[in-house]
Amino acid sequence: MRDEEAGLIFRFFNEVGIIEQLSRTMLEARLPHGFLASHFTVLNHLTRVKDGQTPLAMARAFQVPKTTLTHTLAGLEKAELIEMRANPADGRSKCVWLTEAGKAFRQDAISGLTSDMAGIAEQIGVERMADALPLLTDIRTYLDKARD
Amino acid sequence: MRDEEAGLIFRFFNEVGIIEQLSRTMLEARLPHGFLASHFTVLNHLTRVKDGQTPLAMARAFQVPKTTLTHTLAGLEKAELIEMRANPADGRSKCVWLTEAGKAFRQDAISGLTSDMAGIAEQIGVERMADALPLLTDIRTYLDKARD
DNA sequence: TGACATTAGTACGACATCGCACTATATAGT
DNA sequence: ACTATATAGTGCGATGTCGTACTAATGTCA
Repeated sequence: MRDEEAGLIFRFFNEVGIIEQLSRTMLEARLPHGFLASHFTVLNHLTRVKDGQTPLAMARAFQVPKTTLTHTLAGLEKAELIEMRANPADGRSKCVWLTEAGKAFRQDAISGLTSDMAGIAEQIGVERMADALPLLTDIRTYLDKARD
Repeated sequence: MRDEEAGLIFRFFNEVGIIEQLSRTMLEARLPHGFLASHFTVLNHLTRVKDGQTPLAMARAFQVPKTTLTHTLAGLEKAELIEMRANPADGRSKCVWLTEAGKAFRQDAISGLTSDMAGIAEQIGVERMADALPLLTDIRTYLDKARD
């Protein structure tokens, strides 16, 4: 493969890394003190996808080690934004449920982000991002499969 | 702004976050034990852009706190992949220079990554990534300016 | 020039991430 | 049913990240 192509792929992932950092900082600025993007991500996932998932299923969805998720969930449970219940279908496992406070927490965070989102929509254009989304999904899917 | 648009922007940054995680893991699998993506990123930047930059300039380029970079540079210096010298133009500051070992380290890492890159190029297509790169750069630039 | 504000880098502490090892439960093979 | 293997979750330790506070050097403005 040509150096030019390799360099382009490098720059692509480089930009992705910086955007991840900046967008995470932007999100965390809208969260109450002591909460991180990882907490929001869990609440958002439980809302968007479904309640009652197991920690391991979520760890796979986020591509993080399960020990990392244990820690994140402990923080959310302590703040009473989620509840951990036994999994009736598997004694080893647990299910994670949102509390009312957890739902409200997520909604508040999203409300606080609307001005940020509006700025992005105006300056970048939602359509351009929508056009690029399938590419990102393809790359994510490929990288996920490639890691054996 | 419509919920649909906000949701799309959310999904965009969500994919970016997961890709960052997966690509970092892929890179770190190709580095000698004990070295992280942050180390490679510094060596790569010094090679691609220029030697002799100050730590602060690099922290800004990567959008990380300067304390984080201090730690990363300490690791690289201990491994003798970089040299820190006084900045003749500013007594408070230092300049970071690659050593021969540092240049070789980077080249080895890149060599190890070629098969990964080839897989991406084949499965995703370099052209699609090239087409999306300007969008990523625009988003990165906007987020950088928006954080005041 | 002198007083004050600003900036580069670092020491330190708090905490998030993550690998390893362990327990409890479930599954497979006989 | 019994044994061996695999899986879900967690405790613990190591280390990376980053905020705060500090020192040294520079810039500013009267």
